[in-house]
Amino acid sequence: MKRHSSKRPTISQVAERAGVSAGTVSNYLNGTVSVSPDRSIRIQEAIDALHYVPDPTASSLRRKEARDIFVLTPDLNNMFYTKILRSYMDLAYKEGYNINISSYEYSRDLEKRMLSRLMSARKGSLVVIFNGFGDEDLIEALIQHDLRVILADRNKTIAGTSSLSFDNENVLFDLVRFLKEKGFRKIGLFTEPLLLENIRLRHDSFLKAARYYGYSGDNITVYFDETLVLNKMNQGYLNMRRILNETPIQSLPDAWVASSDNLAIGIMRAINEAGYRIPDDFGLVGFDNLDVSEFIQPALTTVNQDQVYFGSKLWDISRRVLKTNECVNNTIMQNLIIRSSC
Amino acid sequence: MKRHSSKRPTISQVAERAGVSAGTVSNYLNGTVSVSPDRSIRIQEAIDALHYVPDPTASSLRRKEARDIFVLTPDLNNMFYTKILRSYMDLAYKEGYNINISSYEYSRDLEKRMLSRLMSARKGSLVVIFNGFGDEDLIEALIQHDLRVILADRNKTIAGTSSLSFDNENVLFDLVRFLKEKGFRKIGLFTEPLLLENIRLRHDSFLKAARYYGYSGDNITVYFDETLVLNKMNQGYLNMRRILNETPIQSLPDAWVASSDNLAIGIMRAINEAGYRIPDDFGLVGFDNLDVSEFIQPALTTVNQDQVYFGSKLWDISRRVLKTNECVNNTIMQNLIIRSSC
DNA sequence: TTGAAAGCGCTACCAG
DNA sequence: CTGGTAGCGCTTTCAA
Repeated sequence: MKRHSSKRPTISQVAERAGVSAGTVSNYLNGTVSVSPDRSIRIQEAIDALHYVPDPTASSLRRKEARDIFVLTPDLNNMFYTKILRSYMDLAYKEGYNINISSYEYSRDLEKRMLSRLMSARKGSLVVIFNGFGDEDLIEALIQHDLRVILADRNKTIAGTSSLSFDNENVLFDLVRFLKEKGFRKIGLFTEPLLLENIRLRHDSFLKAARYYGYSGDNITVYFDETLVLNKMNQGYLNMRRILNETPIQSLPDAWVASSDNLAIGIMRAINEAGYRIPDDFGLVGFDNLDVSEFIQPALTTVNQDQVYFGSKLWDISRRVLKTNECVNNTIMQNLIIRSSC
Repeated sequence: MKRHSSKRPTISQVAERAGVSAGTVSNYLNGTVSVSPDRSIRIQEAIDALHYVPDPTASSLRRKEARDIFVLTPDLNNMFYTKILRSYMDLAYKEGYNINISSYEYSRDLEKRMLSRLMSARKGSLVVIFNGFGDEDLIEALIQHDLRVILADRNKTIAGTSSLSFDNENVLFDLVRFLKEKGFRKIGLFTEPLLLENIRLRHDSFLKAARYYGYSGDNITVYFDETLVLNKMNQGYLNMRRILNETPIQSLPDAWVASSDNLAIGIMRAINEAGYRIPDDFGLVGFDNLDVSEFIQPALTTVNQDQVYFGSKLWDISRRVLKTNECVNNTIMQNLIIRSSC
């Protein structure tokens, strides 16, 4: 295939054609200082004629700053993150920022490798890290390298970073109170391993709330397993199937709280296949309010996290951090959505 | 918050400290030509001492090429794309490429705006466009600007571009034959509007296959609506609910083929809520084989598109295009996965 | 308001 | 194998 290898025009070619200097073209383009009307016209003509488009690489090099944002998520294949990202990217693109997304698959090694690569980003670039764990040293190194860091959905602050996360305390009190009022005697938390701070916080708050509302001893169960990290739907299914096989039903909780909707969907299948009914035999509550959660049978009661709002709030913080270089820490409330599964 | 504003070290500072020239450091780093062992050691020591990290912007500017890949998808919030991207990005990152993802929300305007922005990308950069429509002029402009373009999941070739898509012809013959053998008398296609070439091809092949297997006249239905683009689950639900309300059941098909699993999930809810049963009253088949499709009740029969394979194949093509600048066009087969909904 | 010129940090060339 | 040097395309002084 032949290729019409048109050299890109440069700013000096535009300048030459317009009969002005490169600096003037630059001023015209960036509005740095005003340019006389007649020259402006000639410059614009030259730009059009040559189809000139500025080279952002050169400009970055010279300005010593770039409009780059790097986003790390644990799992791109999870609508929780993509919903946030969609609303975040919308806003960021509108203001001309570039976004690099990557996914570390809940692997600390992978995450660390990605963070290391970021050391070579231009100073002033913004790094948004969703969740993550065991990476404190690298985050500090990033800050040393003069990058700005925002911790998202993490419920943890590190000096020099900003943060935005969901409130994982109050909502668990709401949730447990709801279970109590519904008359469930034994409640269980079915959760991913407690590596992530927000998950750990959910766990701790669950226990606190359970005790607060009068549950104790055998009436509180916590189940977690290290497989419950990726492929949550399937792993939730497999784990719950095993639980149901191995445990007499009277020693199981009569309401389960799953730490994510994906887990809950897997759990639901296992319960159905074992011949039990939801919510009669087991109540079930999820976390995340995925689109699909309203569509499954029975529709899933869940904790709603407004991802669109999170995304826009995250962008607010990003702007502040980029412009003013200060640190901002914020929390967003969650609310319970009651459907048929509990 | 105070910030330890450590100026980034440059290659010449490393050179000075190691007592060599900048060129030698560059050679050492890039392996362009070999560097004597003693100098290598001194250079490495200097790099470590200064925590030197090369600046990719400067390097790009000088090399006149960048390792940038821009990916446009219609909807990031759809696992079909994220699954492909996960496998694609994995491979790309391993080889040191940067990936920029964006989503045009099935909007032609937005897509065009994004493509226009890409005109300013460095020449030689790769642009991967998923689906898309009405953008032929801009794609040609990109090629004029010396970018490389790959059309993904589109079943269309444009001169100067490469492409990778799923085979949307043979599989529809398999599918319709399956419906025929199952004894369905009237079959219907429930599809997004025919803006996208691959959707149109599915539609055309559906009709061809239907006739081939002896369906005709009233025994073939095609339903589409312009709302069936985003929020497919919910829109599929609303549209099918309306159909069931407005149409006597005996004039409806007894098997529906939905052009995506998300639509099928919405359809399923509408059918259930209307008091009908799947597959007894209606057979239902989807497209995409999403993770969740195996977990819903009844488990969804669907056309499997191997997204992981697509992603790796896409990366193969990307490399070839980047290295050799030739055009490659490929197609990947799909297969039917039979579960309980049909 | 303008043009000339000095770099941003790096790589590629050339002479030795 | 090495050092010196030119220059990628752009922005930003500085003098005029």
